[in-house]
Amino acid sequence: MTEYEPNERQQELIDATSGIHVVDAGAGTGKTFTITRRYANLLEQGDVEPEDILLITFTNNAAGEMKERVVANCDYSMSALRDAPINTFHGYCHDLLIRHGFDAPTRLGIDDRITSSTQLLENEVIEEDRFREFLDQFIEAHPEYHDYFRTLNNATSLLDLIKELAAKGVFPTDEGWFRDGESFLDGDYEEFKTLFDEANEPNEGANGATQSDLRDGLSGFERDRCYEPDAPSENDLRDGYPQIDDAWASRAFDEDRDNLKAFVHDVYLEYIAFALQRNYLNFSFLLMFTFAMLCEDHSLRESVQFDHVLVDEFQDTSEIQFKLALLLTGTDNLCVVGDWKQSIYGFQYASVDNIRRFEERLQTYKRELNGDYVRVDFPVDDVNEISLVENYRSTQSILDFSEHSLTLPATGSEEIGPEIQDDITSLAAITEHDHSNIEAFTCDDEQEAILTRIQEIVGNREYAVEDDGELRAPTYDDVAVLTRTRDFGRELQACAADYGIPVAYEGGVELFGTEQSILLLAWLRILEHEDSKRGWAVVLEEAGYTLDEVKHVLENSTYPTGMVEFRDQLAEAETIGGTARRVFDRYGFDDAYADGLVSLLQGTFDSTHHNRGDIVRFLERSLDAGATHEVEDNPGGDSVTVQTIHAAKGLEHPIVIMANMNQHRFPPSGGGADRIRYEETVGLRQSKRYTDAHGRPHLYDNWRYRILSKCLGREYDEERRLLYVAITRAESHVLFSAGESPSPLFENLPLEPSTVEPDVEAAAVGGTEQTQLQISVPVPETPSGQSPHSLMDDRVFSDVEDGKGMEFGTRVHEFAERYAVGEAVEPTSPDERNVQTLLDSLPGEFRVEENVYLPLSVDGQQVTISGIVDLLHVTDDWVEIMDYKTDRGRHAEAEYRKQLSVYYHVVRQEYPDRRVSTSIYYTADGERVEIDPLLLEELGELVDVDETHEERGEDPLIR
DNA sequence: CTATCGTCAATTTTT
DNA sequence: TTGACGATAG
Repeated sequence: MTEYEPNERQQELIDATSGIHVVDAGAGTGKTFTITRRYANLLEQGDVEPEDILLITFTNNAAGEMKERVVANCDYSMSALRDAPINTFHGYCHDLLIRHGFDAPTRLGIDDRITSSTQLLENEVIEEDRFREFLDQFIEAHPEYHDYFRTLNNATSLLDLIKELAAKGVFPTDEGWFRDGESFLDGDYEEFKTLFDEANEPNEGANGATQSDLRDGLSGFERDRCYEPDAPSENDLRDGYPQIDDAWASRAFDEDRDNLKAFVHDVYLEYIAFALQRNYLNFSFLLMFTFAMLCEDHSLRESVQFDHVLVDEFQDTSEIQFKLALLLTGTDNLCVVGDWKQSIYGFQYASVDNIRRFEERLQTYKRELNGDYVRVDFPVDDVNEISLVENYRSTQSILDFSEHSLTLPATGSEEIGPEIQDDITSLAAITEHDHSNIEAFTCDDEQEAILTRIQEIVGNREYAVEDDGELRAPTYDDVAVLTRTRDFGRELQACAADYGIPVAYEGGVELFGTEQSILLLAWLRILEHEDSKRGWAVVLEEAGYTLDEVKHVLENSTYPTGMVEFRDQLAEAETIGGTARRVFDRYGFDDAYADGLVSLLQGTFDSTHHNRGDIVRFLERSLDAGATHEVEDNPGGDSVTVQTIHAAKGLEHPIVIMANMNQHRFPPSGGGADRIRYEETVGLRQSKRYTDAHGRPHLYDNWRYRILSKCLGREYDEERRLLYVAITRAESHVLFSAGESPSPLFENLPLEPSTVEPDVEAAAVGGTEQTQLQISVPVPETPSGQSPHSLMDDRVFSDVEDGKGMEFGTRVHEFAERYAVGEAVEPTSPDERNVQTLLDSLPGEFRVEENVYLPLSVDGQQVTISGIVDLLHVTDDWVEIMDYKTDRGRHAEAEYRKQLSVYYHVVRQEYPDRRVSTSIYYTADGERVEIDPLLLEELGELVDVDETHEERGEDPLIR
């Protein structure tokens, strides 16, 4: 947002220097601009200093940006604001605990202290490891809880439960639960009854009432299930029609959960103690301890309270954060800013009602907090609402259209109540243009369809974008493809790379699944000895050993000398960073993934206790958990952005393609299978119970839970908001795309989808296919006589190959082969057109994809080198060997020369009376380069068959 | 309209 | 392990 004069509503907020304000700041309404202006204005009030204003942001980045923009707007310098409380909740709580909170654990009755050396454990995977460790000893110590452990399917579901409870403000103490925490665990029957009645409401059929959703949902109540003996039969339960009997509401809700609560309590409390003992805190405990401290220490609370509190992105705050904000607010100068329509972090315990029902919650929380002592010492009944409605980003058509997304049914049967519509504050576009195309398209091959559409859009004035008020034709840079799930974006990126379409994936990458990480893990395992065979298997396979050979090497522990030498070198590296670097250097990895891994590992494992076993476990678990990590991998230049909707939040793009709106994908299917879970209205529940009812111990299904869960149903509101966020990223045009089976969200869009014929033009970017040249040496001791190995030095390809070009290269080769044998194929890329031109210009006959074998005698060993010739062009007196290369550069020519020399000698034997020549045909620019072949003896010298290889079955190499 | 079965695929990510 | 959906038979 450029620093223009504020509009009327913005000015109102800037001038509102006192009182309670809830700001509905819709997408693109200049929220940050207004907040920073307001902050600057507060400072101009004379008696207000930066330390009097708490400004809370969602991310650290946002905090930094706020500071910069405040500096630009007021007389304070960056250094003067360095210590100003402009921070995230976590950041601020961390500071507070360090300053005042060493004895905070005693507030929960825990006899331990936070110290200045207590670490914040940021990495989830490592925390899960610690939690497992904790749980193992907890199980040992608590045989009375064994039945609960038998119901768990994984340990981390308990950790998640703890974090969820912490986010809702439910903490354990040595004597029970902190303040009124226990009431949360019990749930709220009245609230539940409302949901029950709603689900049990009869539906309207053509002639009269039909059964309620609840009755319908409970059909098959007993199918594939085993309940305890007190469960009703399906006939009992569904006796009534069209509704089930009201009495089932309380019968299902009332359950003796004292033991369950005790179990969760003890795990929770002892885990907190365990963490303190191990000198760490997680993010949840940071807020928990701060809250407990501020609640109980009245003088401290009063001493740290602020005159002004300003919370940004309020739709992403959790309940504990709302309460923290109240405890930190000393006067009634509280301002929260956000947009409920963009609340998409529910899975991180954000509570959209914090902003949607702000006033209601404010009063409830004040009552709760003031139950035994006046903690919130200001009136909360005068709340001023300000709506920012002028949108500086999108056209009016897009803004109007975006509202549909919030009321689209997300399943075939879902119905949406009208109350959503009433909560929407419509936005007004500022731009004078309204040239938007809003389209939907489908195609069975969605990836290709999207790429086709992108090519149609780029350079097309029909899709003009606004630039400084003027319209111009779009470039790749203007297009963003947004997806609900990460995997689709990654696939699209790979697909685009095949066609050479410039695409930049932005956001978290599964760093631990990369080849880099897997090889590093393998070498670390080799160093660790414990799992060294698994490591060797990976390393050997990577080097081109066949499965049989790998088996042979592992059985006899006859590892190749070169590799053993490397292992010994590697063992000398002192830090994990150094180890990783050496591994990556060996394989020629010099990319963003390698860098990302090095910095992540260095940051996670300090060099002081560099324990390789820990690191191996960390890599294994991270791979397992599919952990992601942000990697700087922007190719730069003009390229399409691909990212998840979450990653796109807060950003804007001239053209947005909302992709992958398919069944099970958006909204995604499936949900938590956690056996012990917490739900707002019904409290703490377990879906299965381990008991010995029916005379035999078994994991029985909990019939009450089954009824309750049918009443809770699944919420799709957040999915709709995600779609809303995606649409409102767009400045000029929005397109929606789906594949074979579009989701209801797509089908219900008020648009007529078109069908796209995929027709992607390949851009002229080539890669290198792996050479086909192989060499085999009869090795007496290996079970299989044949052992194919790569002959050439792969490292020369590493900088051009990097996984992208291979498929493209294969495609060009395939085209060439089929065209040469006279099939009716059309070229689909400039490279293929060049091949066509070449073949058309050659007068002779073609032989394609010929296998050749060249027996050589080296050091008394019989060696056979084999390979595949792309093209033999045969005339009466001349045979030309042609090899297609899709590289753009020429740097690998020396390696190719070896390959072509092998072909040369084979072909010469076959055509002794004709002239034989060899050349490389570079398909990218159509250049034919003749190659002078090596002599047979020279080739022989390159093949290295010494005794070690013979014994150990290692690659013979051409050096 | 209702009952029942088989099939399909299963997130998002900051602190 | 779950829920949504389609097919199919009453």
